[in-house]
Amino acid sequence: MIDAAERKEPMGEDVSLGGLETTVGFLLRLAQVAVFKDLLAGLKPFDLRVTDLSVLLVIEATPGLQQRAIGEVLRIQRPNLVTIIDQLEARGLVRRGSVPGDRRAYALSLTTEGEALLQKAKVAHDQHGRKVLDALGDFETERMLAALRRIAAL
Amino acid sequence: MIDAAERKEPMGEDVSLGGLETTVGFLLRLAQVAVFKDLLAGLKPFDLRVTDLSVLLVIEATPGLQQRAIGEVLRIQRPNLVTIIDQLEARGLVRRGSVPGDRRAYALSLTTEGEALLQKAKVAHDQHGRKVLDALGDFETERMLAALRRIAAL
DNA sequence: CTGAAATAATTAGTACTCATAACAAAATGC
DNA sequence: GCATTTTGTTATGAGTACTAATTATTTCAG
Repeated sequence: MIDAAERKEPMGEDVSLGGLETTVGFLLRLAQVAVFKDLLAGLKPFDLRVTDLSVLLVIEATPGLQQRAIGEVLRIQRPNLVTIIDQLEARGLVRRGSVPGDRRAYALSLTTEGEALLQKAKVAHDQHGRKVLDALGDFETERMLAALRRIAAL
Repeated sequence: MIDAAERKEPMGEDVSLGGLETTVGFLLRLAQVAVFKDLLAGLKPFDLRVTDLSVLLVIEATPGLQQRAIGEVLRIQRPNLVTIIDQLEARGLVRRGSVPGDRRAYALSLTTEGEALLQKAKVAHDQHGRKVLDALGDFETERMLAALRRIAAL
């Protein structure tokens, strides 16, 4: 009758993960899900998904960019980027301008409205970023970023 | 005409990420995708997805477990777990036994075949794990795991 | 300069993951 | 005994990501 108490809280915490708990990949997934969920919640007031924000940030950093270039740095497939830009354009946040020498490509830039929204979204993004860094504890972040980069390159 | 050379390799590497490159979340996503892709490739010979392996590992570690408990530790929704177990059971890797005191629940365990396959898959898993740890550099891993746990808890 | 190959964006269709709601059968608890 | 909870299930939808094929344009070889 020693372990009869287990039935009330049915193996709540003491279920073994079979070694998974000391695995980088498993914790990497949990951490990534948590981070994205937190950021998504912070971006809700602006009706932006995480991907939308990253696209806006890249366009702001390098205006006149073509869709292909964005897809490259953010690792988004070209077809998928089309609908993302479609939506941002429909909301008047992004403009598909023309590239001087190439009539196929679009030169992407933020509209005034897009710029304004991005500035507000950035505040939420920074706030979220600080929350993550707090969880890390300052000194770790540099090594953490370097480590993640090495893993991402695998 | 100074930057005419850019047209040949159109902004290949010098596109700014707008601060994203120093962001934990962004690198976390890249790292997680890379890790899962690598592990998935390693598991291909066994026709197992990453989730399948984790389920098998948990069942092996704690046989007699119920589906709900597995979903809890692995953060898989109950409805989604049903089809996963369905498939593993159909392949003869997992057995849905009966729980003594409860006629609703299933006591999950590995079949001999499932145990055999898991042992082989574990080799691939370990191999993949070493590759990840190599990218990390030994001393980092402990802090890395701790850091990821804190982030995952957010 | 003309035809072949390459490129930018797009369209369409597909697959996979993840989440929610509703349900039946069995167990629990007052 | 009857209301409530729990386990597994079904059905279904949202979201993301991937592939193949198409159009318009540009580049390049001869």
